[in-house]
Amino acid sequence: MIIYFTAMRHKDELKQDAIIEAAIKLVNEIGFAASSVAKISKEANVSPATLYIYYKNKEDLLVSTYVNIKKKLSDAALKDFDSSLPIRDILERLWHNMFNYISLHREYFKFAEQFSNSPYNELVKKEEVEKYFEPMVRVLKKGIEQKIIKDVNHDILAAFIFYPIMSLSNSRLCKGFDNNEINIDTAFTLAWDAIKL
Amino acid sequence: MIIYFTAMRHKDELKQDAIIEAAIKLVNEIGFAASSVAKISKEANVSPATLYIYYKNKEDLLVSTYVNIKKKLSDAALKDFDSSLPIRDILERLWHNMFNYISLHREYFKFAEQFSNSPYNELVKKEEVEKYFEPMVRVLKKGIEQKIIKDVNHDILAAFIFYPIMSLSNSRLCKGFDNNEINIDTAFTLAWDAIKL
Amino acid sequence: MIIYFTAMRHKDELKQDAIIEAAIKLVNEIGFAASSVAKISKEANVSPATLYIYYKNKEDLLVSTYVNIKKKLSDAALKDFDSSLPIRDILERLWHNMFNYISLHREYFKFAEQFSNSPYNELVKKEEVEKYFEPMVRVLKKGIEQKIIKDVNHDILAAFIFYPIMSLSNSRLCKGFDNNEINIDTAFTLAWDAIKL
Amino acid sequence: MIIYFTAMRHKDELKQDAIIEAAIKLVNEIGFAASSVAKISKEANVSPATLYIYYKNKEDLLVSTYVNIKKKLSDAALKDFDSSLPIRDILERLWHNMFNYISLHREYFKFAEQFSNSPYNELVKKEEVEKYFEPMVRVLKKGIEQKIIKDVNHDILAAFIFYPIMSLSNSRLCKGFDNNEINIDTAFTLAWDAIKL
DNA sequence: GATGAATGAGTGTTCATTCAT
DNA sequence: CATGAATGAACACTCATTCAT
Repeated sequence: MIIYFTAMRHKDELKQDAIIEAAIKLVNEIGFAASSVAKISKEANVSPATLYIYYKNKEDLLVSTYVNIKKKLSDAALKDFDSSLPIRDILERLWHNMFNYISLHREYFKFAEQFSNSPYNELVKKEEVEKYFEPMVRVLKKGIEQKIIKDVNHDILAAFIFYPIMSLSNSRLCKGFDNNEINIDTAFTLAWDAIKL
Repeated sequence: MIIYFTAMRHKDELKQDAIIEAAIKLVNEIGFAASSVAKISKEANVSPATLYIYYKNKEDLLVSTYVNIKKKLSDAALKDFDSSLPIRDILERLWHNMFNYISLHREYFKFAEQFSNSPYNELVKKEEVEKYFEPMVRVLKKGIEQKIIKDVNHDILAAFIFYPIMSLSNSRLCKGFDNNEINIDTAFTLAWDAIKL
Repeated sequence: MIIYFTAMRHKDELKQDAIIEAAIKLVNEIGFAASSVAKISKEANVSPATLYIYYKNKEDLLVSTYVNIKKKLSDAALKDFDSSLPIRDILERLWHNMFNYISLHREYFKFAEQFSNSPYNELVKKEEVEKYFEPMVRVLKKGIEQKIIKDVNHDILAAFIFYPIMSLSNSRLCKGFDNNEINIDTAFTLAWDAIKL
Repeated sequence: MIIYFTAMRHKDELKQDAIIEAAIKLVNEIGFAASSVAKISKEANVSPATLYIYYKNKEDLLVSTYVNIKKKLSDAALKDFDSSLPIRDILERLWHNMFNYISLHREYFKFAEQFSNSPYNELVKKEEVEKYFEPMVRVLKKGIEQKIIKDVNHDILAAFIFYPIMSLSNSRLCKGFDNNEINIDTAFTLAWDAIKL
């Protein structure tokens, strides 16, 4: 039987968090290639060796960080999820939640973008991430059944209802897009027009 | 036409091409971070030193390759560009051209995705790339003036008329999307519904 | 005394010494230009990476080594320094001490000669080296005040009382000079005749 | 039979000179180690390959340059050499000639200092250089025979009559020494006092 | 658990030299 | 004679990881 003293557990998690935050910060600032274990551990104020207590290796750290971010994003998106609302309202709420979360955590999102466009992405167990977004998929399916949403391939729907969020949130791509409520509303209108029957 | 007045060996375009292709191939297979100069030059069957005859450094090689790809993509998109056609037809043709080009040159596109999500992207002179896509921007503007297209921020329009192409072409993201004519047509319908008034 | 509060491996002074000795040996044998980090670390039986634990970079290693040698030389020269002796005796003792030290540590001296004639020399903080030789400067000044030594520019005096030691000790230059007591005495007579009033 | 048209010969020598001057300049500015063939040839405005027409290899270039400089220095020193003058006057004239030449050609001298303190120096055929300084040696010998100069080892005499010139001319060592006629005269007095009987 | 020392293998880049023209 | 292209080997330096403490 293992007994954790609160203080110890606390300390551990602080360190683990520090490492993750350091990784995200560095990847965003200097990129994947340049973010070495030495630099990450220095940024987190721990020894390189310490990093290997919490993660099997560098790959493990990066993949964990990514999954972590994805989970947080889905949590935020599904906050106040209410399947009894009209489909459009559900999606609008999701849309706003995601925008809010992303704009509050740009650095998480930038990391995820880099990660998901690198071969590291192949190392993520797909189901583990997809399960977080399961409820959204179900909404779309219901919409199709109710003849409210176009009956087209799921990826196509996603490309118009979720992916534009990424695109618009990406400051690299959209320097001219001001991330305010009105613009976000406007954008949702387009998204809805795209998928609605 | 190049005229050499003095005797010397000429730069070998085959070699330069081999280096670019090697870079693209490797970045796609093992990722940006792992694509070292040594590996790229080995893949291209040249000495690492040779690479530095054609490019100032690694960064220069990668940026050049990216700009090159972007140019080719815009050339392909604007093939048969005819501003006298109806707006919808112009965009539909652009849409198909881009899909065709991307599906024929997945490697180019995958490279570009990785590149544009890495810090290397900041090194690209934005105007140099944007000028290629100038004609498309003008079409959208005309559509707005003619009250055919919604009068919203340009970035929002782009997020629904261009960015979904990227998303749908990205096999990492859309494993379930079959890149055939029918699907592409369907997707365009959604895009058009999104932006049309 | 160093107290370590946390568990860790200590820096190994033996290793640091081995690196310095290897650098000196190699610079003497194959010259500054050819003494690469790889060769130095191999000679010292450590990994090239280890060298960078002890020194910021190659330059740091070489400069540190040089300053180190200069310090040792001045320590040796000033051994038994007694300002109450007659000026001539003080200088004679300095002269002998330096000759003795140099002839016992030819490698150090040869390294210093190469170093001080290379652009690396500009990287040495001048005061750091000059402070070691401060007492000798004071002796010359006192000699001038007492009308025992010619009242001429300090550099000129140094060129006759210190620099000939370098010249005579340099086996490259003086293959015919046997470094024995009689010769050293003789040489000092000339030095003294040069500077005395 | 080979016929050289004047123009051709001229051109050759210009190039050869340009290479030597470039080598000297670069060695002085960035040091022996950093002076690569590529940089030297670029500085001389020729192709790296051209350098190998005039010199067997890099070593050959550097050694030739050094011997060249030494020859020029001895030519300058022995200008107006008149063995019928009193010994002191001969040496004084030599002394002034050398100082003048060195102060007019600091860069040659700096190169020579670096070179002679590097292992490259071993590659110089000693006789080739020493023969240039033969007349000076003969003067010293005559002085000893005539009981004007101390009868001590030749290297010791050289260390006081020639080497101080190097020391005083070396701006790295003697920042406080102003290279004017009065100072040079003063310095010669010390040199003469050192060696005279 | 946590550390800084230690490292072989690798990084991007430049080297001295040769080659075809 | 003169060139710029071409290169394997070397350069200074950093990497991800392991080790003893």
